Amino acid sequence: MGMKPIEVFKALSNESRMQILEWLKEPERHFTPHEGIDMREIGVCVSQITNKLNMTQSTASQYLSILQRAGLIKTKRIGKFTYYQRDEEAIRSIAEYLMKDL
Amino acid sequence: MGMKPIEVFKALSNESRMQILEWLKEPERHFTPHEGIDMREIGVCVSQITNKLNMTQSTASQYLSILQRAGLIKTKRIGKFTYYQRDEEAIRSIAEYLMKDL
DNA sequence: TTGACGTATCGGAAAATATCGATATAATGA
DNA sequence: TCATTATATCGATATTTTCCGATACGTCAA
Repeated sequence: MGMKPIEVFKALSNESRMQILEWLKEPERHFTPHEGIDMREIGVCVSQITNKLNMTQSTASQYLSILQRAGLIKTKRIGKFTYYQRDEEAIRSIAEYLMKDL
Repeated sequence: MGMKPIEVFKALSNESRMQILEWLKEPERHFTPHEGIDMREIGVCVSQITNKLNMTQSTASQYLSILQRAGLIKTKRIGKFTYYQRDEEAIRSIAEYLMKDL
């Protein structure tokens, strides 16, 4: 894992952020398609997440940024939209750390 | 395993608590024996941890209690001493669960 | 008993986090 | 260019966490 474990644990210490991570596991199950984007390939944009989250856009954006800094999700900007998706590889290596080092 | 993942993550979101968990992995490496107790079998008592932690006894005791509620360590009272040790089985099953869930 | 010691818990101050509304920035299209 | 839309960031406040000192609780030995 390339980042500090503590930061990962902090990112995961919040119901809403866990929720987001959960939703992003199966995006097509939790979000309606957007601009013909393949959610599984590209990700889900901030406003879609904001809608489901029942919190402000400001909060959603900040949470996504925290998850990203922890290395759990990655981002792709297309036009005026920012798409977020899980970084499965990073998540796997974090889980590995949990198994080995914890 | 009956604990909430969030509570585990919260317990792990603190340097000192991570430190304690780390020390308890190899107690004989980090603590001097105490009252002829087998640290690997029985555990390490609160004052030993307090000493290394550079924090008050109050804080050490609280942190141990948080780790215990998260299911990461277990406790054994012998006389006036309380010994704490890692609950390796629980930790393994927590790590497994988190690995699947994450 | 009482006293001393190890630990747990209570109450609070300070630091960190959660979360908002307002605003800044960036991209688009008219 | 300007107006609109999506996102990011700033500043503020409410809530939670950190960590302490004081004190209560439990156990042992005299």
